[in-house]
Amino acid sequence: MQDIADRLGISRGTVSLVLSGKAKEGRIGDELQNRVKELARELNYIPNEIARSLSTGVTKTIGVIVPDISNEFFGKMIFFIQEQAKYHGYAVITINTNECLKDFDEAVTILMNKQVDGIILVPVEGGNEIVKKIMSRKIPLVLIDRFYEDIDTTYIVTDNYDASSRAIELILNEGYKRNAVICYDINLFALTERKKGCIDVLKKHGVYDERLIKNIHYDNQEIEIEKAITDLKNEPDKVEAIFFCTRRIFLTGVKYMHQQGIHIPGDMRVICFDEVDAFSFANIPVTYIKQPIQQIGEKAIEALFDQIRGSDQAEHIVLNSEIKFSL
Amino acid sequence: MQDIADRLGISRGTVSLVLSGKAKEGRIGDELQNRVKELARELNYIPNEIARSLSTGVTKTIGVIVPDISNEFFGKMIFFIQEQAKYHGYAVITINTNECLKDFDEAVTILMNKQVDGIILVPVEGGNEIVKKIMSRKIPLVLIDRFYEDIDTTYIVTDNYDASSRAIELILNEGYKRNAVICYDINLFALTERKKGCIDVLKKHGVYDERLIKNIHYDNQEIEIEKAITDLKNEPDKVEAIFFCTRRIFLTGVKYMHQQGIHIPGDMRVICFDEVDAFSFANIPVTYIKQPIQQIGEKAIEALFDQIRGSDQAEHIVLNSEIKFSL
DNA sequence: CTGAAAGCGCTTACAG
DNA sequence: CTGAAAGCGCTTACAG
Repeated sequence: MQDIADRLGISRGTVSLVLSGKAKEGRIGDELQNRVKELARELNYIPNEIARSLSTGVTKTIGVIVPDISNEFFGKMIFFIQEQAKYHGYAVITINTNECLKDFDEAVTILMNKQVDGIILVPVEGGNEIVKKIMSRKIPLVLIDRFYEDIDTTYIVTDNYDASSRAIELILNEGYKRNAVICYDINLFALTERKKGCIDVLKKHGVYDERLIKNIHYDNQEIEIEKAITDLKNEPDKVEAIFFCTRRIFLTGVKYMHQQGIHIPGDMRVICFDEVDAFSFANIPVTYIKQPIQQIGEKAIEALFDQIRGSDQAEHIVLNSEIKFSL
Repeated sequence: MQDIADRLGISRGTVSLVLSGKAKEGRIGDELQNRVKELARELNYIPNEIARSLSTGVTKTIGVIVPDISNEFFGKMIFFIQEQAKYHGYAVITINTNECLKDFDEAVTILMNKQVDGIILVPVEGGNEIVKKIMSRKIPLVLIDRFYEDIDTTYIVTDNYDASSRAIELILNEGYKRNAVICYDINLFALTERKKGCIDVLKKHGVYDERLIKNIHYDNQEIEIEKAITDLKNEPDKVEAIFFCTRRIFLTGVKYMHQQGIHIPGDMRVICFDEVDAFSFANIPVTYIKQPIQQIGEKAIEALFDQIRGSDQAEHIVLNSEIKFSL
């Protein structure tokens, strides 16, 4: 920039005005503007956004924290978030938590140190204080997929309870009475709601059996899911259907069922919370719940920009999911 | 920082030394160090990395450019890249190109403006000049998945030609002679190598028929893939197997085959380049090529850090894939 | 062992 | 219409 100014015999300030598109405010002549732009191009001038950020206090960068970006569900969500962010001139830094509190804490610290203009995050169990820390800094914040009941943040979630209830209801109507639920043992809104939605409907129909509700530790999931399925298979009173609370549990579970020769749907009907890309090529019948992933991403960005623009209203958005059938 | 210095009656420089862990070099007393750290904690001091970056010229951020982060293959790769980067204290900004040159160019500009310390990217067709621009700035750079033959960059790829050859060879040995290939019409190393690997083996065995090689335009892929399959189905001389050059083509194709009642493997054997998470729950037999995704990600980071540390040797790394069977 | 000062590359009132 | 100057929050020789 100094270089350009020197060569043109003008001041750095003037160059800055032209290059940042504020030429009008500075009332700088068209001819001069062109000479500056021309020279900038010739010199392959690359503006240093770090310097600009330091000066303006704006980084044009947002942070996104998810459990695991390689998970199809979050991968797609981040794709939509990134495309929207790009459209608005923002870059996105993503960090994975692996559902681990320490990673979550570090992710938040990194993003705050980097002075991001806002954060979209999937909270981790027990991260309440960390989220409060962000809020105390007045950093624009949107929670997605889950939220903490004791903190009033903006959040975008789906109708977990209701969608699960409807799916189970459907299965019951098909005649499947003894239905099991396999879910993580994590105390987070989205998951507890799904479980609750199932249980309440089963109770309402008088077919609830608490032994058929299996809780899985995230860290040891493969083994525990397999054990759960073995247990269910060996139930004296035959289990007819399994509701898998997440796509990952579903994939692990069905893989194991194949290995064990448990036929779907002959031996067991299956329900999956979330869509799997590959339903399309598997020829097994699956009833599944399709969350509006694109909408979640876009609403999240929208709500975040509302805050970046100055709004301090906490918005609570609940989107509806669809129940679908794979065949 | 000024605040801390004032309260303790010392200079900003001293605080900086303590907080950035350079206390020893500055030979600052233990007791003073503790007081500084203590106060920083009390005040919830958050270092401004933007300021630090401007001063040091290092952002501790790397950029990653991929076609589409919601694609399982790139999603997993980025996961491993991010975990490694995190471990080394780096954050990562990811941007999608959607295989579009304009997006690719913009992505590179954004990353350069943000002064990232290095870039890992999946090149887009025709982006040669853009990559040269990065190199002329001496920004550490690693290409993954593909590379340009006319530019000497560091790259990490897999043995596309060889893996495809081996897979087709396997199928031929199983007795399937009339084999088709469906591939994108994109002139990029990874894809052309896959196609070439298939064709050369088919020729070697004297069963090559150019009408069975179908080229798909990326932008109109769904329709063209369906048309290709219809064409293959209607071949007078029965086609026995289809080699899908990417997982996305595979998913679209097999979905359509189901719709059309084409039975796998009764009517048609299928081969897929890349693994799909959900092979595990689909009970159709698929021969597939598994690229070492984690290794690609980790090698990429490693090669990038080599350059960040000053190396200017272009490394060319080719990793081996495995041929696997889904059942 | 510690402080004062310059500098990183921009932006933005302010004065003319 | 344009320039000189201060400032963003750090780091880092340098002097003492």
